[in-house]
Amino acid sequence: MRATFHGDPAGEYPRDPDDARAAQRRMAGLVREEPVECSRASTVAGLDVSYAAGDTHLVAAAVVLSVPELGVVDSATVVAEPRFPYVPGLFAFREVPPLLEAVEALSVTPDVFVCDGFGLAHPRRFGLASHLGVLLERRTLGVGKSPFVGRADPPADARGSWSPLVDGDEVVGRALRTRSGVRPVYVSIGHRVDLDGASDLVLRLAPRFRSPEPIRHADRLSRDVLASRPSSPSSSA
DNA sequence: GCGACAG
DNA sequence: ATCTTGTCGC
Repeated sequence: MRATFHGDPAGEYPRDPDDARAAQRRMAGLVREEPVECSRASTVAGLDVSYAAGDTHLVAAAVVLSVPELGVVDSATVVAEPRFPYVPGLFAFREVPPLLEAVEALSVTPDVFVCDGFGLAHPRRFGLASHLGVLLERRTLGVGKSPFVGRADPPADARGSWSPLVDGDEVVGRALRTRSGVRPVYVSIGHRVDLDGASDLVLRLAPRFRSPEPIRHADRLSRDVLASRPSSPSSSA
């Protein structure tokens, strides 16, 4: 599929943290929430990035799965060099460029993109999932493994139980139990989805393990490619 | 000012 | 995220 933007539609790619935060404040207003039936998605893409020690290079992966079969129907990987350092809250500026390239390399356009990180559950309400959603103008949601902003009471032990993730006076996401007896994952809206639909989809995508299958596939693929290419950045499908 | 801080 | 073996437990 084809992406329309490669960076902040309002200007140059951020050169430092202050620029990046300003860009997030501008773009945050572009996020939309839509009350859709995410669970009716027939194809979902999982996105993830793996890094080489020393930050010499990275591998971004996009894997498309059919729903509800959860079979792999397409995938793409991109090897590149980090353009931005890791700074909590500015995570997207590290991963968005290579992820957009990986998404463009797909031959299938998925109905929803599942990102490894957050969307609205972010200091400026513009985490990775929202950032990608706005640039691609596609439905996205974020699934984090540890809370970033806000706090949530532990959900009941049964799979499917959840509790709201609250930051100040806002509900920015929810802690969702995808497996009983295992720590919950944190779901938040990326773009053009609603929290109920996003949570419902995540539960369908994680029938057995804590993390959604699309993300597990993207994680494994990016890790495998990283291991097979010890150095020299380039791209491949 | 201090601590915390997605991957 | 990554550096890293075995080990305890279901």
